[in-house]
Amino acid sequence: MLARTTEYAIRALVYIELKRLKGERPGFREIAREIDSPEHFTAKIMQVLTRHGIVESAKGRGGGFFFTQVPKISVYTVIKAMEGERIFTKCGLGLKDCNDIHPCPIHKEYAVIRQTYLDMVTNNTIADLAEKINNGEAVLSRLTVSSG
Amino acid sequence: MLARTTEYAIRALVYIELKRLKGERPGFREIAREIDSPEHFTAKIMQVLTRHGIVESAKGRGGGFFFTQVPKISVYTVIKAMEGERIFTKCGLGLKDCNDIHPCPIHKEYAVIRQTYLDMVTNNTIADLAEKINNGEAVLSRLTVSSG
DNA sequence: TTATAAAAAGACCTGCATATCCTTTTAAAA
DNA sequence: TTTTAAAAGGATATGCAGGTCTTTTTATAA
Repeated sequence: MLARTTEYAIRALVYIELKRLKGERPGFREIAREIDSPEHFTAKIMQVLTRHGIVESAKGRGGGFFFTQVPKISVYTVIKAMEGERIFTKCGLGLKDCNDIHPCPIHKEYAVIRQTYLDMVTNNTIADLAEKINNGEAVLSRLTVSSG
Repeated sequence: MLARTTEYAIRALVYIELKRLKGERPGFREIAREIDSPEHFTAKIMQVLTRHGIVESAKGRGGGFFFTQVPKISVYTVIKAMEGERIFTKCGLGLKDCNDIHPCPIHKEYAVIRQTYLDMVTNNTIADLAEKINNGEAVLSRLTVSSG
């Protein structure tokens, strides 16, 4: 569904929020280690997220990546920033001009599935995902609520 | 969602079924033209489908691709043949070991979406898709029920 | 029995997502 | 005021999905 880059981005942001709750600012090396992503590639992804204003960064000693407030940003916003919104509009069979008037044979059913996914990523914020982890309801790679 | 290759494959098979209903056997050039896919690449895809026994082929004059019976093969089977079933098991955030015991923060919601999709492709056969087109309920690229 | 028309096969090309490495800039601590 | 630690930036590498081209095999029709 999502590009790998986007998956890394979401996981990184959730990790940063978990650290914010502890008053810490992780760097890209720590993030990469904890969310199980390639170090340098993660640095690149953080640059993109920072340029989009999705997360803040500080250079130099004591620097790192951080949120200044609770990140109420939706997962959808992150997806849009990383890879655009084509996955939310694309035809299920790849037709160029599939629409309600000229639907492909799976148009309706696929539209429902896509909308459900869109709803999920729209209604879930990075803070929401982090909260589930803090509650012990979910995990994020090697990072569990107990391991931090 | 699907790899482009898989989209071409499904469209090609639906087209072949539409032609079977008229007693014809299209070649890869015709298929490519009608489903709007790259000619030579389509030939490669047809080779894969033939090797999997999903469709039959005949070499030489009067040859082409065809079904000997109504293709009751599910879209799921085609997907599995073309790209495997990873899309039906993969974690929504790319975690390696996401499961019901150690779920990622979107595990449950994503599982529902994935299952709905799996149901759809399992319950729909190539013949079903072709029928919708013959009924005028759907289209397949430039091929409509009226244009053929 | 040869010409023609088709799929099969194999080698190759291309662009992009993914990934790495090195240098530069910036900031803080010593 | 120098050292250290961090992100930013830029150049480059890599793997794979997607795509092309040419030759070979096979079948049919003339």
